[in-house]
Amino acid sequence: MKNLSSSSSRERNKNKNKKTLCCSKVGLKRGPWTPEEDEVLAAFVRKEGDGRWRTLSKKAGLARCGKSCRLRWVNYLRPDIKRGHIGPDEEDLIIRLHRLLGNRWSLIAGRIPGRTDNEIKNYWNIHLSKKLIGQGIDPRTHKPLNPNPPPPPPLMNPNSSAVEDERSNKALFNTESESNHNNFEGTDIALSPEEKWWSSGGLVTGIQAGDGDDDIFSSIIDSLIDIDHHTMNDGVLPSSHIIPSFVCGGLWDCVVSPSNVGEDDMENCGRFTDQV
DNA sequence: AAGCCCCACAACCGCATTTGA
DNA sequence: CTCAAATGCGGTTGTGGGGCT
Repeated sequence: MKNLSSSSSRERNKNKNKKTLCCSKVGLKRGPWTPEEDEVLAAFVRKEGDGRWRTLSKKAGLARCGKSCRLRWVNYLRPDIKRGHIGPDEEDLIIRLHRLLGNRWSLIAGRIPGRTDNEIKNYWNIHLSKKLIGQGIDPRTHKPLNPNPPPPPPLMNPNSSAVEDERSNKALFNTESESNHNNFEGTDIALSPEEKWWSSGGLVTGIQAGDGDDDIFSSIIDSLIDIDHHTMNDGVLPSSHIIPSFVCGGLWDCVVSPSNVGEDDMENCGRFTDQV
Protein backbone atom coordinates (compact mmCIF):
# COMPACT_ATOMS: atom_id res chain seq x y z
CA MET A 1 0.00 0.00 0.00
CA LYS A 2 1.33 3.36 -0.92
CA ASN A 3 1.47 6.27 1.40
CA LEU A 4 0.05 9.16 -0.53
CA SER A 5 1.49 11.76 1.76
CA SER A 6 5.12 10.93 1.37
CA SER A 7 5.91 12.23 -2.05
CA SER A 8 8.88 14.19 -0.79
CA SER A 9 10.58 11.19 0.69
CA ARG A 10 9.64 9.34 -2.45
CA GLU A 11 11.56 11.88 -4.48
CA ARG A 12 14.43 11.76 -2.08
CA ASN A 13 14.69 8.04 -2.27
CA LYS A 14 14.23 7.85 -6.00
CA ASN A 15 17.81 8.63 -6.89
CA LYS A 16 19.20 6.98 -3.83
CA ASN A 17 17.70 3.62 -4.64
CA LYS A 18 19.04 3.68 -8.15
CA LYS A 19 22.37 2.60 -6.81
CA THR A 20 20.84 -0.47 -5.20
CA LEU A 21 22.36 -3.34 -7.08
CA CYS A 22 20.41 -6.37 -8.12
CA CYS A 23 21.70 -9.85 -7.50
CA SER A 24 22.72 -10.16 -11.13
CA LYS A 25 25.07 -7.24 -10.74
CA VAL A 26 26.84 -8.38 -7.63
CA GLY A 27 27.62 -11.92 -8.68
CA LEU A 28 24.71 -13.66 -7.03
CA LYS A 29 22.85 -16.52 -8.63
CA ARG A 30 19.68 -15.96 -10.61
CA GLY A 31 17.10 -18.10 -12.31
CA PRO A 32 15.22 -21.17 -11.17
CA TRP A 33 15.88 -22.53 -7.72
CA THR A 34 17.33 -26.00 -7.33
CA PRO A 35 15.86 -28.51 -4.86
CA GLU A 36 19.05 -28.20 -2.84
CA GLU A 37 18.64 -24.44 -2.54
CA ASP A 38 14.99 -24.89 -1.60
CA GLU A 39 15.94 -27.29 1.13
CA VAL A 40 18.62 -25.01 2.52
CA LEU A 41 16.29 -22.02 2.52
CA ALA A 42 13.33 -23.89 3.98
CA ALA A 43 15.43 -25.45 6.70
CA PHE A 44 16.99 -22.15 7.60
CA VAL A 45 13.67 -20.31 7.77
CA ARG A 46 12.14 -23.10 9.84
CA LYS A 47 15.03 -22.82 12.25
CA GLU A 48 15.60 -19.07 12.38
CA GLY A 49 12.33 -17.62 11.16
CA ASP A 50 11.78 -15.36 8.19
CA GLY A 51 12.62 -11.71 7.74
CA ARG A 52 15.99 -10.01 7.34
CA TRP A 53 16.29 -11.75 4.04
CA ARG A 54 19.62 -10.34 3.00
CA THR A 55 21.42 -11.49 6.10
CA LEU A 56 19.40 -14.68 6.09
CA SER A 57 20.69 -15.63 2.65
CA LYS A 58 24.24 -14.95 3.72
CA LYS A 59 23.90 -16.93 6.93
CA ALA A 60 22.29 -19.80 5.10
CA GLY A 61 25.11 -19.80 2.60
CA LEU A 62 22.83 -19.14 -0.34
CA ALA A 63 24.27 -17.26 -3.28
CA ARG A 64 20.97 -15.48 -3.73
CA CYS A 65 19.90 -11.95 -3.01
CA GLY A 66 17.50 -11.33 -0.14
CA LYS A 67 14.70 -10.43 -2.47
CA SER A 68 15.01 -13.70 -4.30
CA CYS A 69 14.97 -15.66 -1.05
CA ARG A 70 11.92 -13.85 0.22
CA LEU A 71 10.07 -14.40 -3.02
CA ARG A 72 10.94 -18.08 -3.11
CA TRP A 73 9.74 -18.55 0.46
CA VAL A 74 6.57 -16.51 0.11
CA ASN A 75 5.51 -17.89 -3.23
CA TYR A 76 6.68 -21.46 -3.09
CA LEU A 77 8.22 -22.85 0.09
CA ARG A 78 5.86 -21.50 2.74
CA PRO A 79 4.17 -24.48 4.40
CA ASP A 80 0.65 -23.05 4.30
CA ILE A 81 0.56 -22.63 0.55
CA LYS A 82 -2.32 -24.39 -1.12
CA ARG A 83 -1.24 -25.81 -4.43
CA GLY A 84 -3.38 -26.87 -7.28
CA HIS A 85 -6.39 -25.76 -9.21
CA ILE A 86 -8.19 -22.59 -8.22
CA GLY A 87 -11.79 -23.58 -7.70
CA PRO A 88 -14.96 -21.78 -8.80
CA ASP A 89 -15.51 -20.40 -5.31
CA GLU A 90 -12.01 -18.98 -5.17
CA GLU A 91 -12.40 -17.65 -8.69
CA ASP A 92 -15.59 -15.86 -7.77
CA LEU A 93 -13.98 -14.44 -4.67
CA ILE A 94 -10.99 -13.19 -6.63
CA ILE A 95 -13.24 -11.45 -9.12
CA ARG A 96 -15.26 -9.78 -6.40
CA LEU A 97 -12.19 -8.76 -4.45
CA HIS A 98 -10.61 -7.38 -7.59
CA ARG A 99 -13.74 -5.37 -8.27
CA LEU A 100 -13.42 -3.89 -4.81
CA LEU A 101 -9.69 -3.59 -4.44
CA GLY A 102 -8.27 -3.34 -7.93
CA ASN A 103 -4.81 -4.73 -8.58
CA ARG A 104 -3.97 -4.95 -4.89
CA TRP A 105 -2.83 -8.51 -5.27
CA SER A 106 -1.37 -8.85 -1.84
CA LEU A 107 -4.60 -7.65 -0.27
CA ILE A 108 -6.61 -10.03 -2.40
CA ALA A 109 -4.26 -12.88 -1.55
CA GLY A 110 -4.67 -12.03 2.10
CA ARG A 111 -8.34 -12.88 1.83
CA ILE A 112 -7.79 -16.22 0.12
CA PRO A 113 -6.07 -18.70 2.41
CA GLY A 114 -3.14 -20.55 0.92
CA ARG A 115 -2.90 -18.48 -2.22
CA THR A 116 -0.09 -16.08 -2.98
CA ASP A 117 -0.29 -12.68 -4.57
CA ASN A 118 1.87 -13.89 -7.43
CA GLU A 119 -0.38 -16.85 -8.06
CA ILE A 120 -3.51 -14.74 -8.03
CA LYS A 121 -1.92 -12.12 -10.23
CA ASN A 122 -0.90 -14.74 -12.76
CA TYR A 123 -4.28 -16.42 -12.63
CA TRP A 124 -5.99 -13.11 -13.13
CA ASN A 125 -3.86 -12.14 -16.10
CA ILE A 126 -4.10 -15.53 -17.76
CA HIS A 127 -7.65 -16.65 -17.03
CA LEU A 128 -9.93 -14.21 -15.33
CA SER A 129 -9.21 -11.10 -17.36
CA LYS A 130 -9.88 -13.06 -20.53
CA LYS A 131 -12.96 -14.61 -19.01
CA LEU A 132 -14.38 -11.19 -18.17
CA ILE A 133 -13.54 -9.86 -21.60
CA GLY A 134 -15.37 -12.85 -23.04
CA GLN A 135 -18.38 -11.82 -20.97
CA GLY A 136 -18.16 -8.30 -22.31
CA ILE A 137 -16.78 -6.90 -19.08
CA ASP A 138 -13.74 -4.68 -18.82
CA PRO A 139 -11.45 -6.56 -16.41
CA ARG A 140 -9.88 -3.33 -15.22
CA THR A 141 -13.05 -1.47 -14.33
CA HIS A 142 -15.54 -4.35 -14.15
CA LYS A 143 -17.88 -2.29 -16.24
CA PRO A 144 -19.39 -3.41 -19.53
CA LEU A 145 -17.06 -2.96 -22.43
CA ASN A 146 -18.41 0.00 -24.37
CA PRO A 147 -16.97 1.12 -27.70
CA ASN A 148 -18.50 4.59 -27.21
CA PRO A 149 -17.63 5.61 -23.68
CA PRO A 150 -19.72 8.39 -22.17
CA PRO A 151 -18.06 11.65 -21.06
CA PRO A 152 -16.31 11.44 -17.69
CA PRO A 153 -18.65 11.84 -14.73
CA PRO A 154 -18.39 14.81 -12.37
CA LEU A 155 -15.84 14.50 -9.59
CA MET A 156 -18.31 14.12 -6.77
CA ASN A 157 -21.48 12.14 -6.74
CA PRO A 158 -24.28 14.66 -7.31
CA ASN A 159 -26.67 12.41 -5.42
CA SER A 160 -24.62 12.34 -2.28
CA SER A 161 -25.52 14.73 0.48
CA ALA A 162 -23.22 17.40 1.82
CA VAL A 163 -22.61 15.32 4.89
CA GLU A 164 -21.65 12.39 2.79
CA ASP A 165 -19.36 14.56 0.72
CA GLU A 166 -17.76 15.78 3.89
CA ARG A 167 -17.21 12.21 4.96
CA SER A 168 -15.70 11.46 1.62
CA ASN A 169 -13.36 14.37 1.72
CA LYS A 170 -12.27 13.73 5.24
CA ALA A 171 -11.59 10.16 4.46
CA LEU A 172 -9.81 10.99 1.26
CA PHE A 173 -7.71 13.89 2.42
CA ASN A 174 -6.83 12.66 5.79
CA THR A 175 -4.18 14.97 7.08
CA GLU A 176 -4.25 17.61 9.74
CA SER A 177 -3.92 20.42 7.27
CA GLU A 178 -6.54 19.13 4.90
CA SER A 179 -9.31 18.09 7.21
CA ASN A 180 -8.32 19.45 10.62
CA HIS A 181 -9.22 16.31 12.50
CA ASN A 182 -10.18 12.82 11.69
CA ASN A 183 -13.37 12.72 13.61
CA PHE A 184 -16.68 14.29 12.84
CA GLU A 185 -17.13 16.26 16.01
CA GLY A 186 -19.60 19.03 15.61
CA THR A 187 -21.78 16.91 13.43
CA ASP A 188 -24.31 14.36 14.51
CA ILE A 189 -22.71 11.65 12.49
CA ALA A 190 -22.11 8.51 14.48
CA LEU A 191 -19.20 6.57 13.15
CA SER A 192 -18.85 2.85 13.31
CA PRO A 193 -15.47 1.42 14.28
CA GLU A 194 -14.92 0.68 10.63
CA GLU A 195 -15.58 4.28 9.64
CA LYS A 196 -13.32 5.53 12.38
CA TRP A 197 -10.65 3.22 11.12
CA TRP A 198 -11.07 4.45 7.59
CA SER A 199 -11.23 8.06 8.62
CA SER A 200 -8.16 7.68 10.77
CA GLY A 201 -6.18 6.80 7.75
CA GLY A 202 -6.46 3.05 7.58
CA LEU A 203 -6.02 2.45 3.93
CA VAL A 204 -4.92 5.91 2.99
CA THR A 205 -1.83 5.64 5.11
CA GLY A 206 -1.32 2.00 4.36
CA ILE A 207 -2.38 -1.25 5.88
CA GLN A 208 -0.18 -0.94 8.88
CA ALA A 209 -2.65 -2.65 11.07
CA GLY A 210 -1.81 -2.72 14.69
CA ASP A 211 -3.79 -4.24 17.51
CA GLY A 212 -7.37 -4.60 16.41
CA ASP A 213 -6.85 -2.95 13.06
CA ASP A 214 -6.56 -6.27 11.32
CA ASP A 215 -9.98 -7.20 12.59
CA ILE A 216 -11.48 -3.93 11.49
CA PHE A 217 -9.92 -4.20 8.07
CA SER A 218 -11.14 -7.76 7.77
CA SER A 219 -14.65 -6.76 8.73
CA ILE A 220 -14.59 -3.99 6.15
CA ILE A 221 -13.53 -6.34 3.42
CA ASP A 222 -16.10 -8.88 4.55
CA SER A 223 -18.75 -6.17 4.43
CA LEU A 224 -17.67 -5.13 0.98
CA ILE A 225 -17.75 -8.68 -0.27
CA ASP A 226 -21.19 -9.08 1.22
CA ILE A 227 -22.36 -5.80 -0.25
CA ASP A 228 -20.91 -6.74 -3.57
CA HIS A 229 -22.73 -10.03 -3.39
CA HIS A 230 -26.04 -8.30 -2.67
CA THR A 231 -25.47 -5.69 -5.34
CA MET A 232 -24.62 -8.22 -7.99
CA ASN A 233 -27.43 -10.62 -7.13
CA ASP A 234 -30.44 -8.48 -6.41
CA GLY A 235 -29.28 -4.90 -6.53
CA VAL A 236 -30.45 -4.36 -2.96
CA LEU A 237 -28.16 -3.46 -0.15
CA PRO A 238 -28.90 -4.06 3.51
CA SER A 239 -29.60 -0.66 5.01
CA SER A 240 -27.28 -1.31 7.89
CA HIS A 241 -24.24 -1.10 5.67
CA ILE A 242 -22.10 1.96 5.64
CA ILE A 243 -19.26 1.94 3.20
CA PRO A 244 -16.19 4.10 3.25
CA SER A 245 -16.54 6.48 0.39
CA PHE A 246 -13.45 5.46 -1.47
CA VAL A 247 -13.57 1.74 -1.53
CA CYS A 248 -14.83 0.36 -4.77
CA GLY A 249 -13.30 -0.16 -8.14
CA GLY A 250 -10.01 1.31 -7.16
CA LEU A 251 -9.23 1.77 -3.52
CA TRP A 252 -10.41 5.31 -3.00
CA ASP A 253 -12.32 5.97 -6.09
CA CYS A 254 -16.00 6.28 -5.54
CA VAL A 255 -18.54 8.01 -3.41
CA VAL A 256 -21.16 5.75 -1.96
CA SER A 257 -24.37 6.67 -0.28
CA PRO A 258 -24.58 5.00 3.12
CA SER A 259 -28.01 3.57 2.63
CA ASN A 260 -28.27 2.88 -1.02
CA VAL A 261 -25.44 1.38 -2.91
CA GLY A 262 -26.53 0.38 -6.33
CA GLU A 263 -25.40 0.47 -9.86
CA ASP A 264 -25.27 4.25 -9.88
CA ASP A 265 -22.70 4.11 -7.17
CA MET A 266 -20.74 1.46 -8.88
CA GLU A 267 -20.82 3.74 -11.91
CA ASN A 268 -19.02 6.35 -9.88
CA CYS A 269 -16.14 4.04 -9.29
CA GLY A 270 -12.97 5.00 -11.02
CA ARG A 271 -13.20 8.71 -10.80
CA PHE A 272 -10.79 9.29 -7.94
CA THR A 273 -8.36 6.71 -9.15
CA ASP A 274 -7.92 8.85 -12.19
CA GLN A 275 -7.51 11.95 -10.11
CA VAL A 276 -4.86 10.68 -7.77
C1' DA B 1 10.41 -35.79 -36.18
C1' DA B 2 10.84 -30.89 -36.35
C1' DG B 3 9.30 -26.41 -35.86
C1' DC B 4 6.14 -23.25 -34.14
C1' DC B 5 2.87 -21.32 -31.03
C1' DC B 6 0.54 -20.76 -26.79
C1' DC B 7 -0.06 -21.25 -21.98
C1' DA B 8 1.19 -21.36 -17.23
C1' DC B 9 4.11 -20.36 -13.83
C1' DA B 10 8.33 -18.82 -11.59
C1' DA B 11 11.33 -15.29 -11.15
C1' DC B 12 13.13 -10.71 -11.89
C1' DC B 13 13.03 -5.63 -11.96
C1' DG B 14 11.98 -1.07 -10.60
C1' DC B 15 9.95 1.66 -7.46
C1' DA B 16 7.62 2.95 -3.07
C1' DT B 17 7.59 2.52 1.67
C1' DT B 18 9.29 1.33 6.16
C1' DT B 19 12.82 0.65 9.48
C1' DG B 20 16.62 1.56 12.16
C1' DA B 21 21.11 3.61 13.07
C1' DC C 1 15.87 14.68 11.47
C1' DT C 2 18.46 12.42 7.88
C1' DC C 3 20.01 8.80 5.32
C1' DA C 4 21.04 4.09 3.97
C1' DA C 5 19.39 -0.42 4.11
C1' DA C 6 15.72 -3.56 4.11
C1' DT C 7 11.36 -4.93 2.75
C1' DG C 8 7.12 -5.20 0.09
C1' DC C 9 4.43 -4.69 -4.00
C1' DG C 10 2.91 -4.72 -8.76
C1' DG C 11 4.27 -5.09 -13.52
C1' DT C 12 6.82 -7.58 -16.67
C1' DT C 13 9.78 -11.05 -18.58
C1' DG C 14 11.85 -15.67 -19.13
C1' DT C 15 11.31 -20.38 -19.69
C1' DG C 16 9.65 -25.05 -19.93
C1' DG C 17 6.04 -28.02 -21.43
C1' DG C 18 2.27 -29.40 -24.22
C1' DG C 19 -0.43 -29.20 -28.34
C1' DC C 20 -0.83 -28.40 -33.15
C1' DT C 21 0.64 -28.27 -37.95
